[in-house]
Amino acid sequence: METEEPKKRMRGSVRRAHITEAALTVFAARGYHATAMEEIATAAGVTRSVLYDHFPSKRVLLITVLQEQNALLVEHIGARITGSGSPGQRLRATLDAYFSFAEHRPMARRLLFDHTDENDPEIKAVRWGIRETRTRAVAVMLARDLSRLGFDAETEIAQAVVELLLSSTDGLAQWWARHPSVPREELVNAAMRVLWNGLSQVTEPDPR
Amino acid sequence: METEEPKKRMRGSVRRAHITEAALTVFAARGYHATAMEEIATAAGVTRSVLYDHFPSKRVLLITVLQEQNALLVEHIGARITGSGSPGQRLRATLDAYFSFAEHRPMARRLLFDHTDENDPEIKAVRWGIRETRTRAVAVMLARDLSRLGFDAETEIAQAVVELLLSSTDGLAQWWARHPSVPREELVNAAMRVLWNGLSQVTEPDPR
DNA sequence: GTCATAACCGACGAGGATGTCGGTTATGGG
DNA sequence: CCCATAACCGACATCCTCGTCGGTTATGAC
Repeated sequence: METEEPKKRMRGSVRRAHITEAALTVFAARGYHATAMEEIATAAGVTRSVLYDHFPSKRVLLITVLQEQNALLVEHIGARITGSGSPGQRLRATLDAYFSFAEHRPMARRLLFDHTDENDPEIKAVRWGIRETRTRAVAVMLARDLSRLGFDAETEIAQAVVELLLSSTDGLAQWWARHPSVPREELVNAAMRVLWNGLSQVTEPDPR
Repeated sequence: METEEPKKRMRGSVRRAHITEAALTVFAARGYHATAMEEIATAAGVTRSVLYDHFPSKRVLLITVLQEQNALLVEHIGARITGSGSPGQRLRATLDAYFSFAEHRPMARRLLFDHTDENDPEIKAVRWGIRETRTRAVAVMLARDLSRLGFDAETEIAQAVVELLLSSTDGLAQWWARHPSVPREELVNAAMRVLWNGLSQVTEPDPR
């Protein structure tokens, strides 16, 4: 169901790209343990052996895809947040950037953030590194606002607040994947109204 | 490492309870596909065959544990939220109840909400049912506040907001599991300050 | 005490997955 | 045209896990 170029032999790097692409979708759909290398192979239009010509094991294949897609995410986000503007504007821009990524690469989002099942220590380490950089980036972005709220940016509880923001955003993206008809802007607005203004607020426009 | 009663033979129902207890911890720790029945068996101080004397398959063992623990959760939450009081008080009480559950039964929380890997349709259905009842309950609880914010309780976007609340709470609980030294009340306070008051809240409007 | 019940176990069969190895054939440079 | 390289494949060996089956022995009722 992938590239239908009939039986042509590909250059190594190209084949590699096809394999990682296939691995992304299958891993995202089934999870690590439940996916067989066979599935990835057929999805890439190739035999299982070929996977082992390019990657030494299932584990490093996953890790490769993970880091690859995370790099794309970082690039995607970085390309569309300015770093300037009011705190509210920056938060809004970041939310929009993340949802935009979720919209354009739904499988990548799933693979990166939906699963928690892998028990392999090496994989766990990679995942943890990715999460760590995310929380740090957000903590830096919101340092001023957090301290204004009484959370010293270095305390544990400030970290918790960052975690709250990240998980809520992920959760929203997850929900969006099941209700794709909602336009992105509406989603951003909803998130801003809760996270920025709070549930107690009577309808009051948010920073635009 | 479980019951050290030396080699005594147990009554069926008791053994069943021990097995589901063991299954809870192992499933929560490793995930569904990665756990072998052997691990559960030894954790329950018994041989694999005994599991099959009590449960027809690995799948229904998981489902049983899932529903069992969910029932406990519902009971736990229901026992300590009143339904009366101001919306803010109700939200606070619910958050506190959920974190209390996470504190007393960390494995149950993990099993119920951390994993997304199972591909089995039957398991998925059970999970979805659990999630569904949760979101519905929260939607009812916050219906008034949501409409005050401009979210009609029946619209899709209101559902999204509920999802945001749930995932943020789960995320916070997950973080708490990694930082257990923080007292529960502080966690509740942090969650309330963000979700109820919003990040924009200032004691004094920013002069600049 | 004795005896039926039921809790428990060891071993087996079948299926499926990972990773390896040697062979085959397209491809592109000389 | 020729040939070395490398892309590709089929088959195998090994390991692991689920679920089954027949047998053994503790336990509680009588």
